[in-house]
Formats: sequence, structure tokens, C-alpha cells
Amino acid sequence: MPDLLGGPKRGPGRPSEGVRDSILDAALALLSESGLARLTTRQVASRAGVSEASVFYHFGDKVGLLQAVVLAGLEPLKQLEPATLTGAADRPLADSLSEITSAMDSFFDRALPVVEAINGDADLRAAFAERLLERDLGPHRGVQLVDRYLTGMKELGMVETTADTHATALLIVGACFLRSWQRHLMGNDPGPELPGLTETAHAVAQLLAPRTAD
Amino acid sequence: MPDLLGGPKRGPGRPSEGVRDSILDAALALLSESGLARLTTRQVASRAGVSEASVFYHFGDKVGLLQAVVLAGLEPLKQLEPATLTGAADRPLADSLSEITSAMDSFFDRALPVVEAINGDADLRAAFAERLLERDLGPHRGVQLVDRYLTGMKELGMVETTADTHATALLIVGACFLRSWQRHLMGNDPGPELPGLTETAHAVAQLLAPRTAD
DNA sequence: GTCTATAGGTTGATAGAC
DNA sequence: GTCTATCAACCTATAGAC
Repeated sequence: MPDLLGGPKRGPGRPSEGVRDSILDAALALLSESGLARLTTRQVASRAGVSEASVFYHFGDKVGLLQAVVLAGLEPLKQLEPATLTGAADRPLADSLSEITSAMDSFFDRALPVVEAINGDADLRAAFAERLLERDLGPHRGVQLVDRYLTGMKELGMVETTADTHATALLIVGACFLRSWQRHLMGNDPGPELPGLTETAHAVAQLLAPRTAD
Repeated sequence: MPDLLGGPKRGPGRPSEGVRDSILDAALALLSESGLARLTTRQVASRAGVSEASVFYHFGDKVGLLQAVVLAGLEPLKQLEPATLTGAADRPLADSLSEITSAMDSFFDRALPVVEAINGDADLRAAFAERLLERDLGPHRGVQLVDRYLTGMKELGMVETTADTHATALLIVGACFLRSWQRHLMGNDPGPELPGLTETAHAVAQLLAPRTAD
């Protein structure tokens, strides 16, 4: 590849393996900022600084490219996996919840652009959904995660024993998701705002507080 | 240029103008089942049983058509407006909440296909968002609605006075939204399920119950 | 592995008859 | 108002040189 003049940033900060990754990055960027409907192999190649033929060489066809992009866009999910989510008895519930909601928030922010773009094509969406299924990914994982955390806190006596942790987990994840989704939809001008993350976390903490000896 | 939403008023009862509506219906259907990326003026015309030229005659260009479709797809929002949401003191909180969540659920189910399709194109999304802004529509409206309901219930003594109704409303709407969104994404094969609507409604009702005299 | 050049098909949009 | 016929532009994908 002839990157003679101050070519592709391949310095210390970008250990990019070459053309293949450039194409992936370009596709990811275009997908996020222009949407699926405007994504053409030509534009991807142009943005990546490579020829269009290279796109087909590396990914077979356009669908192959998009699937690869989706997988790349799914990466941030791994950062949501940590088992560090087990609560501690000496921290206020609201603090832990704030951290959790904050982590989910930034995860959604990164994942939504890709997922929403994929959502524009029925076939791609189906392929994507299948991929999620076989990896056992999807929104339910976030709910599971929070559910497990809440159950742990319940055993520590920091959550009302009669509380439905599973449903509560859905409430929490749903709130984060809706906030992210609205931000994604509204772009620059957020319009009327929804309740903040910390406010919501505190509200949940209060609702979940044990009812013993009020 | 043809008017977008207001009817053509062709004659007293406006029974005519079959073509325009056929086009709108066809576009709406195609958008829902195949996504934006696969929506071509040719397919719309074919499905509507009219010529392609008619599409351009009525809507100017493709963007005009899509904007009209979005407006049409936004219609179901009006069904979520009713002020009948004021709670009664003689009904269990869980029952009212189940009704509310159920209504939101079916609203999202109808609105999501269009909104998600629009989401696939950055320009359309921006135009759509602007439209939402000037009409003061969007997710925050649902939150407002539920918030108002909860506040009413609080005044009736059926909800704990210290509860944050605004944040709680976000939790409820978010849960409904996430459930709908997952269903939309996963299609036929829902995969691992999230907590059900009624279960969630009951959980919220329990969390919100007044703490007096336990 | 990457390029240039191009084939073959689709798209959005227009012109003009009726 | 609706149609048929058509165009120029664009798209995906392939062939072949290097």
C-alpha cells in the first residue's frame, strides 16, 4: 500500500494491522455518522484510503463487511462483563447503583449507533439477532447482571427481602437504555430532558431500602 | 407541492385520492418489514399498484415520501394522550400500572418499526428529531404522563410520599421500551425473555407502596 | 494483496402521451 | 392525475495487471 505522504496514522497510538482494519474503521465511522442507507462500498474504500476492490477481497461482499462491523461494534460489551459488580455491605446502595447505571449508559452510547444502523435493514437485523442468540447476548444479559447484583445485596440485608430483583433489574436497565436511545435519536439538541442517571439511581436505592424499622 | 398530512379535500366526503393513500400504506408496510435500506420508490409503487411516476407526483421526491410516512407512523402517539390516566383510589395500584404499561407496550410495538427504520439514515433521523421537538413529542412525554399519574396517586395516599415520581416514571417507561425494543430486534425468536409486563407492574406497585405501619 | 478498469444491474427522477 | 418509456448516475462485484 502506497502511503508515501504522511499516510494512514500507523504510529504508536494506532497499531492498526493494515488495510483490513482501516476498512473496518471507515465502515464503522460511516455507519455511525451517516447510517446504513448511505453506506456504500465506494465510500468506505474512499474513506479508508484503499481501493474498492480491497473491500471485496477482505470481506467477500457488502454483507460480509457489515457483519464484521457489527462484531467489532459489539466489542464494548465485554467491558460490561466484570464480576466486580458484587456489591459491598459498607457502601451505600445508591453509590453502587450509580456506578452500574453509568457503566451501562456509556456502553449503550457506544453500541447503539451500530445496532441502530443495522436495524434499518431487516435481513441484517435478523442476522444480527441470530448472532446475539448463539452468543447468548442481548438486553437480557444486562438484566441478569443487575439482577444478580441486587440478589447479592438482598442477601447482605441492604435490599428489602420482598423486592422482585428480576423486575427491578429490568427497570434499571430499561431506564438507562431509554436515556441512551433518546440521546442517540435527538443528537445535538436533546430537547426536554429525562431524569438524570444519579437521580434515578438514588430513587431506586430508596425504593429498595429495607422496610424494617422505619 | 402536495400537502403532507392534511387531506386533499377533494370533494365533500373525500372518498377519492386512493392513489396517495395506497402509496403511503405501501411505503409504511415496506418500511416495517424490510427496513429503510431496501425501500425504493419502485418497490413502493409496485406494491401500491401504481406507477412510479405517481409517487413523485404526490410526494415530490423520496425524502418527501419518507417524511409523510413518518408522520403517518407517528399517528398512534395520539392514542397515548388520554387524560383517562388519572388513578382511582379504589383500585389496586398494580392494576392501574398494568394497564398503563400494557398501553405503552402496544404503542411502542406500532411506532418502533417506523422509528427504527428512520434511525438508519442520519439525515432522516435529524429531520425526524426536529419534528419531534417542535411538536414537543418524544420519550419524555411518556415519562411526563406516568409521572403525573404517580403524583396523583401519591396525593391519594396510595404511593409512598418520599418516592421520586419522576425517576420512577422513567423506570417504568424504560422497562416497557426495552421490552418492545428487544421484541423488535429479535423478531420471531425472542430468545431469553425479560420479566413480563404484569410482573414488572406488580414489582413497581410493591416498591411504591406507602411505608406507613408495616 | 492491492491496484485500475469495467461490466451489469438498480436507482431516483423526468418527459410527454392520454 | 396517471401512465409508459427512458436517462444519467450510482451501486455491487469481477477481471486482470503488477
